[in-house]
Amino acid sequence: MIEAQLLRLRRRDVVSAAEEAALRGAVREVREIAADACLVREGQPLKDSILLLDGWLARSKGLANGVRQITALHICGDFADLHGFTLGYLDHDLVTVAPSRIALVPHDRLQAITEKFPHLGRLLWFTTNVDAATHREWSLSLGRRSANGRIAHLFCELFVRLALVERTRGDSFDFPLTQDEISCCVGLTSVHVNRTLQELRRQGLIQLERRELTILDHGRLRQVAEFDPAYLYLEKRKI
Amino acid sequence: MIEAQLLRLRRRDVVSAAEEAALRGAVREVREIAADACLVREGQPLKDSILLLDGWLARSKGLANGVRQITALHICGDFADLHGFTLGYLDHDLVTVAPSRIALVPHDRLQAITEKFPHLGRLLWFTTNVDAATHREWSLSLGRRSANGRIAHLFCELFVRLALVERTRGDSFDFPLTQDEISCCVGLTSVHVNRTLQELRRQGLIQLERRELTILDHGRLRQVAEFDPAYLYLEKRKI
DNA sequence: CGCGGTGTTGAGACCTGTCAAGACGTGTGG
DNA sequence: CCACACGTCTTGACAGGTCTCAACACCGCG
Repeated sequence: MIEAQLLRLRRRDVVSAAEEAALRGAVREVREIAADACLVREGQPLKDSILLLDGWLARSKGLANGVRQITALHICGDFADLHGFTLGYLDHDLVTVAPSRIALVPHDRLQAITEKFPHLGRLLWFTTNVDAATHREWSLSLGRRSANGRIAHLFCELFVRLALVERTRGDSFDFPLTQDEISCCVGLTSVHVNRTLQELRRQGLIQLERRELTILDHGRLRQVAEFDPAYLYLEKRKI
Repeated sequence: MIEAQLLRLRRRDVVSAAEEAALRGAVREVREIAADACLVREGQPLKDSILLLDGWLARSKGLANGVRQITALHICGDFADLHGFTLGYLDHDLVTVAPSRIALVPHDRLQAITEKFPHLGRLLWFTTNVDAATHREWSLSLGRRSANGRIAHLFCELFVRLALVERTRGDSFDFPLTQDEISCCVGLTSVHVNRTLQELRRQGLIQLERRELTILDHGRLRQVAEFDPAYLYLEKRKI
């Protein structure tokens, strides 16, 4: 059930049988959620964190004029609002961008993990730090990359992350986001995203139709994006 | 010595005498560093984390064409690269933007804290999560706020954070960044930052000269910025 | 006193946004 | 099965914010 999460953790460090049991035992409940639902609203007091078993979630922040910015995307295996454990409430909405299956993990069980399984606690801390590193890479995109680069970079990142949890098929993967949602990730308008996608297609870098994305030329796409997966911290380590 | 860090933690939660002693005992060495030095280079393996006792640091990422993006600013009391503890290396450079005094905290002593003082460990985890929340707010700026809004928001944030560690004088504080460095924070060019600053001055919102920033009208500056300090998690809590 | 970094200003180019309309496609109800 | 409606994608014309390039002013410091 939480196999993808374990897969992700075990790519980075050893997870003992006892730690695995603690993590499995921490799940309180599993739920299915439709697309375009709001799981957690900004500021709402929290007692659980959400582990994404399948589907896509987004962290979304808005401005008064209604314009939104997606600050992170979550895929299967991600602990979508683990930071809510120490923060107590979120500074963003947590919404589904595709039908999803989630597991609820009570904060008191997370606290128990930090007390009884400090190594597992550090590993969870590590994952929130990777989230932050990803935020920084997105900041670099938003602040300095061209429209082409931003979208190319998003696609490169998602390919690597999905491959990590075995959700790619060759050079393709399911990609549920509308062009409007992409625009909220990369800080552009949907009209400009549309034109940029056409440009990437024209250059033979990607194919995107019927919610399936295919990367036709990884090398050149990474070049356009200046993509370097170091910020995803994929190596084995001892935390 | 680490008084500012303790001040910051105690505004959020109780820190026991034993925890305070553990934190003080974790410092290995104190150093003075000049401005515009590189403390940690991207990718460099780390054995210590840096606690900023005084001065200003920046997390800086670059693209191939030399353009840079500052993804975070650190002031006195900040644990500038605490995330390096679980990550092992940084995805960005850590540089001084003003003369600074830093304390080095070995990672093995941080690990010991997570084992012997789990509550203090969670509190440190909390601070990295606030860093991440700040990244998200910057993403919102970079992606969706106007030039005026971005710079106004930066000033509002810094005022609140500096006030927390008692580094403001009335409505003023020392602000060492050049316009070029501001431009690297807000994802604009220094020319445009110059024009935007003039606009903010013309509107009577701020004064900025001789490296001192004065906020002349907090209400209107916050309005321009759409600033809401909730993302800084300033309330008392029990972690 | 001169130098280098920083701040300021102007003109023009360019990227991205805005507004608006129409095409496409898929699901629903008649 | 068809008609319709709604969301999404696409396209065009134009506006506007930001960038680029360049020159000059200012100022602290050696």
